[in-house]
Amino acid sequence: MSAKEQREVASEAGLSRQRVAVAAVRLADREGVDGLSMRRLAGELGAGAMTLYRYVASKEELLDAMIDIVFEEIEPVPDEADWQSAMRREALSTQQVLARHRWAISLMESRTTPGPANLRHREAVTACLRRAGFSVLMATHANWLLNSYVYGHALQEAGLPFDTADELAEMTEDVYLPQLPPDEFPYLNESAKALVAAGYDPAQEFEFGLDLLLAALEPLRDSA
Amino acid sequence: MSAKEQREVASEAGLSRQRVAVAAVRLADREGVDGLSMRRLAGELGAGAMTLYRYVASKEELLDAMIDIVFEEIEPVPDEADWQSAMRREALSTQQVLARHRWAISLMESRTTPGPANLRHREAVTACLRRAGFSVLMATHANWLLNSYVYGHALQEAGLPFDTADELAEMTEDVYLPQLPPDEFPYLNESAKALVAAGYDPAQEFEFGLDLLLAALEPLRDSA
DNA sequence: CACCGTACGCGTACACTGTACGCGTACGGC
DNA sequence: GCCGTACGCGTACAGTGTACGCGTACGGTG
Repeated sequence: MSAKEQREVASEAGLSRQRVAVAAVRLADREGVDGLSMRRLAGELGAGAMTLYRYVASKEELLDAMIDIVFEEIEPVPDEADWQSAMRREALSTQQVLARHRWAISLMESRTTPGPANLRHREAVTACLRRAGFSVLMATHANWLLNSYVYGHALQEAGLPFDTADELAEMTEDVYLPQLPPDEFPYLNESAKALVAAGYDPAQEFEFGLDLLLAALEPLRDSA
Repeated sequence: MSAKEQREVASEAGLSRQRVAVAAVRLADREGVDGLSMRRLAGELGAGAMTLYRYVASKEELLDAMIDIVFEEIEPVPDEADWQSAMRREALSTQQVLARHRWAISLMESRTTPGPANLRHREAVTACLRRAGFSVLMATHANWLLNSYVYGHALQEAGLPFDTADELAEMTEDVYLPQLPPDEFPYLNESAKALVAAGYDPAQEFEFGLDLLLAALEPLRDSA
């Protein structure tokens, strides 16, 4: 069997860098990034811990590979005539992917070298903006701004200790409000009560800010 | 000596929760959050590792305290008539603080319980927005949006492997461009070259997006 | 057939982590 | 004199990432 055929067999049955990274993503989804250790991951794969190092140079590199898998899950930028619709879909898809892998956002900071999926994604976004008439500089601004918003939203959402509007209401009543003396925090009290009464759900936040951003960027097309 | 006097002595000479947390912040600034271990921190304070646990229930709690120290460094929201100026200064101050403590942004995700400084800060921002005429819901939207932007910007900035425009130019020429085949990444090539030629510095990004956001929020005052 | 290089899997070991437990000491109050 | 309480810390344990090196299987070459 040639080396190449062996690779193919490996890709059917044995381990591979990709398979290791995919299993790592699944494990992190299930147990959080703190629960991801080389020994546990190896256990899930039915292998010894050191076996993983045949496919991944270090845990850092594994984390890089995991992030790139996450980027692969983002929907390709649609080829729509309207740049706002295209970027809107792209941002929503990114947001959903980051919500699905809540550990990912906390890793983005430390991973400084973008993987191939990340690069392809950036290329597609830049292409969309440039074709819509944004200058190089404006496209960079827009890209940075939209990424900041999407990542920052994911960061805030990941920090919330609840998932639904009901849990929010419950936590607000039972945990937050008792911590907030009304004379020291009048406005937070007002907000908390009003939002609970209105059935506020932070899941709605994303589209509000996104649409505001897209509308604000529109007049900057065709300007320097 | 009464227990209270003892506290005072402790606050002059010995350890305290605050002193431990401050030292932890300094250590994290110097060595990054990965370099922060209880033993190292104790060493810096001339104490044994377990001594720290007299002042901090766990490392998690220490991290919470560190985050709150970071929030304390943010300038109080100025009491200006113009809400945009006030929020602008506040956001800039936050951005600077997060840039000074690059480890902080990666911790925000996992810390779900806001500390007192965080709460005071939120109260002040909410007060500013409400007094400017934003409804409760709009103030919440605006706060969420601005926080998303500030945190997301910090996250992106923390991920950059360079600090100055010169380093960016150098890295782009030596590292990025060689990785980007022009036929696969035409737009990224175009951008990279144009930005280097123009002396692009991502430090400018923050104010661009911030002003765009503030302007876009302005018309939402006095609306539901 | 024998031989060898190479790929793969992994057992062991080391330095390091957070922290549970418990002991020793100093001191204020009874 | 005695005790409770606060404080400092040494030891120990389970768990981490990973360097090192051994065993084994197998394709290619003599």
